[in-house]
Formats: sequence, structure tokens, C-alpha cells
Amino acid sequence: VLNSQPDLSLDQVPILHIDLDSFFASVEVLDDPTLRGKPVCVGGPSERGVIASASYEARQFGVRSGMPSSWALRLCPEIVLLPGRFWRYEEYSEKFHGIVADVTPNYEEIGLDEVFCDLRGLHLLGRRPLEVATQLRGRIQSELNLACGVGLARNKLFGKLASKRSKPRVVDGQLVAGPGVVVVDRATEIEWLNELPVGALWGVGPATTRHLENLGLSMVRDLARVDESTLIAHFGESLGTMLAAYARGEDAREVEVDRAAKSIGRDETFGQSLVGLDQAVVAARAHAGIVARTLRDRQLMARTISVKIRFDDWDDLTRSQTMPFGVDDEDAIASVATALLTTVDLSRSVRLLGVHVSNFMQRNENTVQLAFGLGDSPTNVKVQAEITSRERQVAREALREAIDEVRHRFGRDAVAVAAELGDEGIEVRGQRDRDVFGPSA
DNA sequence: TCTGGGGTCCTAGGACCC
DNA sequence: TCTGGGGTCCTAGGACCC
Repeated sequence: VLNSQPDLSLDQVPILHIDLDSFFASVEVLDDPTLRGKPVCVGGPSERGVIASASYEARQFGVRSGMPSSWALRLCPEIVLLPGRFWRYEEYSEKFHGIVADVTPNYEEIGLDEVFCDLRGLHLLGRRPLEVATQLRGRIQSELNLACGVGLARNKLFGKLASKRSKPRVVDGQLVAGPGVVVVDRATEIEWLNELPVGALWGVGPATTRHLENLGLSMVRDLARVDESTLIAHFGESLGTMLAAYARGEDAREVEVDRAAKSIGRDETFGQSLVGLDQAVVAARAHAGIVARTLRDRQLMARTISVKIRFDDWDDLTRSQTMPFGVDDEDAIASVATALLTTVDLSRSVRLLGVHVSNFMQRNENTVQLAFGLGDSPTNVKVQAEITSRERQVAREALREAIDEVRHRFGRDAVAVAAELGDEGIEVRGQRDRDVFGPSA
């Protein structure tokens, strides 16, 4: 405990942050106890994969999440590298959230393994923050067999730093236990913050760290001496304001309950890079199917469809098209994605391809939509089948317009490509047309 | 050594409307 | 003939988080 007087009031430390320890790897060990004590990692294969989660045994070898799997295996050849069972992690995550919800409805989910809670509502119950933190940690341990770190502070910034500080650490290859719960006292919090590197702040990643270090600002205490206007000049309005506030220990972000999703997507890095349009279209259709299913599961339709390409040299590119109506079916998403892909020069090989949708509307808000199920009685079937066929036609025409717009937007490039290719180019474009408007479109 | 997949948010420029 | 300013929406790219 970072604090001589840990039992502070709800007014002083209203924000609680919980972070489960090596979550994915811990779930794998629970489901297969023979793994206990071994260096277990969840992550992609050794070629083109990264570590998503590493047990503390693996961390003692220097393995970290985000590290390429090939590096991890070089650091520790006896690593048990598992591909990941995300449905299983989601089940555990739901149980975790259930325990939190038992204590307060006022919590925000961050990924599967973290939550922020705003404990102010517990005031009337006469509860103390430290008691709540200890109880939650105890229940997660006893009911789920999962360890976690808990931070208590005046805001999210310190809450997150505190939970991190509460966890076990690897020092010189040796595992050192953490306190489990850390309470941050307002009297000493700035001293602590000042001694941290700028990269410890939320929102400061590798690029911003590099930029700050180039300005001679490597520690939070350095940052705290710089004017907000100077930071805004270098980092823009939003990031500049944020850096100035965080450097003073101020963080006005609220705990947001039930945040609605804003995009859904599927990315895939291929073991062997794709070459040419045809392979890209096949991959895009597979992604479109998964994305469409997720949309329907959530009763959503999407107006914007994007494709993302990463070439072998790590050059990234995105193309998107927004339509005046929403779609939630594989054919529509695949058709637009394909049209977008035809606007990209795919002569370089592609290591990653993604299909994403956004700009959601509720299904019943959509004015132009495909009709789904038919009615029960034979009469209903007939009447509804007519409606279905008319609606389908309207939807198909609307979709075709959207695809035409893609072609129109990139028309000049398409003409240039065709001209360069000569007569063969015309053939290629004809082939593309069949892909876009084929039987399934 | 060589870099995933799920996302969110911000910026800047252009088109368009009033 | 030459000239606003504000607001919204869309696109593309980039940084960041878990």
C-alpha cells in the first residue's frame, strides 16, 4: 500500500480499477492443470504471430505480451504456445463481470479482463473503498481461481497505475509478489507520478514517447513543467490538453457504463501473403460472412464498409464507402468490399486483409432493407413473398448505386490502369465486373 | 530478433449546405 | 466581380489500448 493511511473515504478514492493477472494464460492453466508451473503463452504461431498473454513463469524468461512469438520461443524454447480459445475467455469474463455487478452497477468494461468502477454510489451503504476492493479481489480468487490486481484512486489515471503497481513483478528474473491492492493517497500521488517515465501515462505510446523524448521530456516531472499551449502546438488540441492534465495528475474521464460498439471487423494476417485481386476477394468474402453474422446477432445494420490492406513492407491502406442505407448480409458487404479492393493496386503481396463495418443503425431504423423470414400461413407466404421480392429489388438497386459510386470515385485511376494494360486491361476489368456483380451480388 | 486481432479516438482535407 | 464563416458528413491515415 502506497500510503500510510489506506482506509480513505469514498470521496477521496472513488475510482477502482481491477486487472486480471495474465488472463488468457491463467484460463488455459485452469482448464488443463498439467500446465501449472510451466511457461504458458497464448498467441499466434511462431511465424507472423505475437504473444497475447504470458504466464509469470514465461515472463521470468523476459517474455511479454505483444512480443513476436518467434522472439518468445528464442528466449524460452520450452514455452507452451497455445492458439487461444476466445469463447472460453469470454465465459470467464462474464463471470468476472457478474461478480463486479454484484457490488456495483456502475462499472465500465475494458477488454475482457479489466474494469473501472465508480464507487460513489456505495456511499449510502456505508461502505469503505478498501473493504470493497479486498472483497472483490477475494471473490475473484475464490470463485474463479483467478488472481488480479486492484487500484483505488481519485481518478482513472491513478486507478490504472495503482492496479499495475499492485501486481507481481519480475526483478532480475525472480518473481516478486505484489500487495494485491494499492490505494493512492492524494498527499503523495504527485511525487509518485513525477518519478514515472512519460510512457507510463495512459495514451502515451511508442510514437508519442519518442516525440516527447526528442523534446527532452522523458519523465512526467519534465512534462509537468511545460505549458499546455506548448504541448498543444506539438501534439494537437486533444493530446496536448490531455498530456498537460495527466502530468498534473488530473483526469476528468468518467466511468462509462454500457458503451455501445461503433465498429465491427475481421482482420487476418496470412501465413503466406496473398497475391492479386482474386485471392483478396476470396478472403474478403470469408471476412464479410463473419462480420455479417455478428451484425445480425446484435440486431444492427451498418452504413459504412471498409477494407484494410497491409502489404509485406508494412505499408497500410484503407478504403471505405458509406451508403445511405444499412446492410447486414454477407453478399452486400462482400460486394462493396470487392468493389473497394478493385480500386487498390494489388501487384504487391498482401500480408493482412481486413473487412470492417461501422456507422450502425438499429435494424428497424433502416428504410431500405432486405426482408427476412416469411409468414406462417400460405396466404402470408404469398403476400410477404411479393413484398420481399420488391424490397429485395430496391435493396439491390441501392447497393448497385453504392458500388457504382466506388467505381466513380476511383474512376480516373481505373482508366489509367486499363490504359496501361492495353487490350488485356479491358479483359481484366471485365473479370472484375463479374466478381462484383456476380450471381451472389 | 520483426511485429495479432479486437477495438476507440483524433486530425486534416474536401464537399456541400446555409 | 470577389468574397465570409459555421456546421456536417465523409474519407484516409495514424496512434493508442487490451
